[in-house]
Amino acid sequence: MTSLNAAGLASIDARLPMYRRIAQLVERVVEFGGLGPGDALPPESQLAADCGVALGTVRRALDSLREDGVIERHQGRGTFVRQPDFHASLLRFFRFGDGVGTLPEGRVLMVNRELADAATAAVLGLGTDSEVLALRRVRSLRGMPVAWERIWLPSSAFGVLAGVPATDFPNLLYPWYQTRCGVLVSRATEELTIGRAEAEDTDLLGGVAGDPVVVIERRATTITGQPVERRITRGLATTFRYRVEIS
Amino acid sequence: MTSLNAAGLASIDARLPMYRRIAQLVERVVEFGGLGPGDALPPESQLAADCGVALGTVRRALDSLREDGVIERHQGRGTFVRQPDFHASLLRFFRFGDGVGTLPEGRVLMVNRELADAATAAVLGLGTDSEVLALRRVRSLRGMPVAWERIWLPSSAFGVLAGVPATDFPNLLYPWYQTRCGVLVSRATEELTIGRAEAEDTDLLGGVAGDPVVVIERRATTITGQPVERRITRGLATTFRYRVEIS
DNA sequence: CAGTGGTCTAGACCACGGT
DNA sequence: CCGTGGTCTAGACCACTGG
Repeated sequence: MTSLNAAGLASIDARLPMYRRIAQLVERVVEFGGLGPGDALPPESQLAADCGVALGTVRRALDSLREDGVIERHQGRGTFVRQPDFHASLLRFFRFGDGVGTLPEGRVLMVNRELADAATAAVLGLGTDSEVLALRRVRSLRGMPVAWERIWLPSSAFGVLAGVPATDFPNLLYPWYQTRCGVLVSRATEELTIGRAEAEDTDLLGGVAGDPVVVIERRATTITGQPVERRITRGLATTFRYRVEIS
Repeated sequence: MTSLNAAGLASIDARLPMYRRIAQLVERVVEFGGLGPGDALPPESQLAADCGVALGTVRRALDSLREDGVIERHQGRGTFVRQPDFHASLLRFFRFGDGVGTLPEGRVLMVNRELADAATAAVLGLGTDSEVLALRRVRSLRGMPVAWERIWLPSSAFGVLAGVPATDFPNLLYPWYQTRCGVLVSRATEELTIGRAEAEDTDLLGGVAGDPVVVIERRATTITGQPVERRITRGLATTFRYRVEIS
């Protein structure tokens, strides 16, 4: 059991600077369920006392966690574990009419047990012949389908979901993963490429075969990088506009 | 003349926290030429003394500047103004063979004086009937053209370049803008959409009409947000793969 | 070796939120 | 009003770089 005090700190690589160790300790407590999204952390002063360090050191640790999107801080109220909202997700850049920046709603069509193909097994860190849960899902903005996706989850952690009818899957999956399976998705990488529409795309999204299609592959992990989900989303390219600030 | 001491600080909004004021002071000194890319800042201790603040306050200002990509810090060596490398630019995600992550080389084909169209005038913050410099450029990876672009610059600052033959334009334009015209490009926003190849695209890049095309519009500014350049890049979608980390 | 940035301490006072 | 996080100070010692 990891706790937010000097005892918990002892289990972390002592070569790291103290502020890194404290940040990592908080991450572990979140990963292993000691604290969940929305929960308040102890006040800085108490953290400093419990860990036996100065206030400034705790503040530095918390500042770095805020930059990483792990916590939120509110002057006068406290520090809270953040509900990851994946605000940077490429999926926010599908648009329909003026619906820019809003996440398309999801509706699950199908859920199956399967043997993982090689690519999925590699992404999820599974051995060959491992079983996975495979979902198929349509995402819509104001009722118009803009994308569809395939999702793979390791059966080991998500087997419980195999018996759930597709219509009972909620719009937001990640909070549900946490309450149903105790798995907190905190980070992900997404990769965007461009392809052309095939029969499955036009069936679900409209358009004609050969139209440009945006393909987004997401690999989601826990806060410490443990793979949790593989997802491939395909949407019509005309509904996509992505913006980035650089320096 | 802005200088890195208490006198320079006096000209900045006193309602800001001191560490913000110091960061802004450094930005001004960079923008107005007091320091350029590669130049060393004074040591933290001297900055603290000159500005009449504690070392920790200076460190906090410099840390925030480093996060914004304005400076680099090297333990034991010093703090230096960073040469912006636009490592997050979408242009890095064109690939040919295994050339992932490398910036395509650029060769200018044409340079012209023109009247700014409405969109360009708006982006550059110019009045109607303003003159701009218009460039056309091909970008290649290992000799293979992967994209081409149109570039617009306000004649007011860049008029000098009108007389330069296209073949004399260097591969990297931004350092050249600085030495030739005294304009330092520090930030930009880029917007990605997807279109289909027209005659101009296939002439320069190959492929056939109707192929998916990546369209990137860049708006580049100085460190303080003054618009400097508008650029539209078009490349074949098959050579494009973009990756992002989210949380 | 001298000088730089990196880490850490132990305080102080201020701004804000909720009771 | 009290408790929270936000800003700032004035030191200390360490780790790294370069001559």
